[in-house]
Amino acid sequence: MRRKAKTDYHHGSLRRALIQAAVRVIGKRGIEALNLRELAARVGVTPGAPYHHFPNRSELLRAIAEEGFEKFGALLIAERDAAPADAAARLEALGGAYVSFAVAHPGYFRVMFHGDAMASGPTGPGLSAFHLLRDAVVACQAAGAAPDGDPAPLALTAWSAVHGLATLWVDGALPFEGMDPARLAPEIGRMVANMFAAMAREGGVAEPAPGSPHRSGPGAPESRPTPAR
Amino acid sequence: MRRKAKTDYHHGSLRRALIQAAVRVIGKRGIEALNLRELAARVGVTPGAPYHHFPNRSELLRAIAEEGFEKFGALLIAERDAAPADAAARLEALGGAYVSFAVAHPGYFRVMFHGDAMASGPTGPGLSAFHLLRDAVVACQAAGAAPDGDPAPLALTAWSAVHGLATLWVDGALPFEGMDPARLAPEIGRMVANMFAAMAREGGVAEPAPGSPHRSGPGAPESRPTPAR
DNA sequence: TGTACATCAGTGAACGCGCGTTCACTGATGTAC
DNA sequence: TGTACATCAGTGAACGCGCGTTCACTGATGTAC
Repeated sequence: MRRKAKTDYHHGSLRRALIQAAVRVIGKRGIEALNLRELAARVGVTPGAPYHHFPNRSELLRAIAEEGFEKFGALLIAERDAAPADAAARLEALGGAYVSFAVAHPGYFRVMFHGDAMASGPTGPGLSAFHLLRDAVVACQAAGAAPDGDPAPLALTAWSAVHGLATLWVDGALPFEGMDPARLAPEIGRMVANMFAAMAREGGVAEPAPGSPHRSGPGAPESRPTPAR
Repeated sequence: MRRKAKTDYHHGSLRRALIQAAVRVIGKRGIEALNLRELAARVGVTPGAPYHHFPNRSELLRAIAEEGFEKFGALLIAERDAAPADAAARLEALGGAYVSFAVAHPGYFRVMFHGDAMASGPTGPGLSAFHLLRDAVVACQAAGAAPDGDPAPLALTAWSAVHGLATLWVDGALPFEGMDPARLAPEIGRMVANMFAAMAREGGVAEPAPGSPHRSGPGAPESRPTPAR
């Protein structure tokens, strides 16, 4: 359809180029550092040009989040399906893919889980990504590789573990005192799966004790978590 | 020393008032939304006034991070020491305190783990907070409540789980499809501790298989995680 | 206890710039005939 | 295959404002004598 696309910019796929450049910048310097003028310059175009493809900065970010979640879901599914067909291995594969994605695409990851996009829970492709995780947990339960009962706390634990690792890595918090993430990352998914399995084989302790003798929920928060508009 | 401190501002503890207001704003709307002029107005002071207490915006954030890590460490220690004197209960208490802190003080939490403050690993009070977690894991190992071997992957798993939960909550990602965090939060710490215990009683699987047949580390990242300067 | 003086912590106004966004324009691409 | 015209995707210049930061100033607080 388009031929060589000359310089590849200028007359070509500016929309794609903008998204790619934005993802790179955000991966390196964070969302706040994303700047449409600089972005345009980086791509070899004048400041007005991007507005032929995105009505404004927010919409660019929204597009990135959307694209990110699509890639994310695709990777999760691919890795899960490439894993041995047993429930624990699949859960482990999902966990590994989750972290791998964040590490390989910090730009997408940051945008995907940032305020606007994420407030009040995942939606669309983000939601179905979570469903993959939850379904894998349920499958583990069915296979006896995780404790029976409400899958929600288990799924949340798994999600938290991989999301936490991904976040710590992406925020640059990890490389210290032997916490080499490249070495440890693949272990997390496995460890979560193994822990579930160990609990299941033991008889499990997932079901919350209804009248917990410990702390009852956290105290009054300073505010509701309502990220920037 | 100071008497009634009149309006409490204007001539009183402006520094404190600024930090408190900043934490509230950041908790509600995120770091990017923090704005010195608005902050000054909110506290009833002209735009120049804050500069008598902080050389610039970054230093205000740095002060918040520092104060946050101090409160954080204090809470972790308090909760740990209030827990029953067995290793698993103490690890669980630390996990619960970690999440509770984030939920109760999202403003501090955001600043504490954001780019500048955190890049290239925790330092000072942030580092000692992590040490609390790691030591609790080691104590679990000694007590047979966690698998033997390198404590690093275990500590990272525990850290990831609580950090992930805290982050998801603070980012507003949680309240959906029965993922009620108020109900689930206290379970996470317990679950992590229980999982460690289950693995330990089983014989444990913490030691990474040296030649893992699975994915070897994540692929080449788009970039090193180097958050905004 | 009062006066002189230094200092501290504000005021209020202004500077300046980074950056999102707009706009009139123009050249290249695609379509009708 | 060529010409006329619409449209699409750029240019280049400017607008405007939010916001960090500076600065000369002033009134209140604390200290020396």
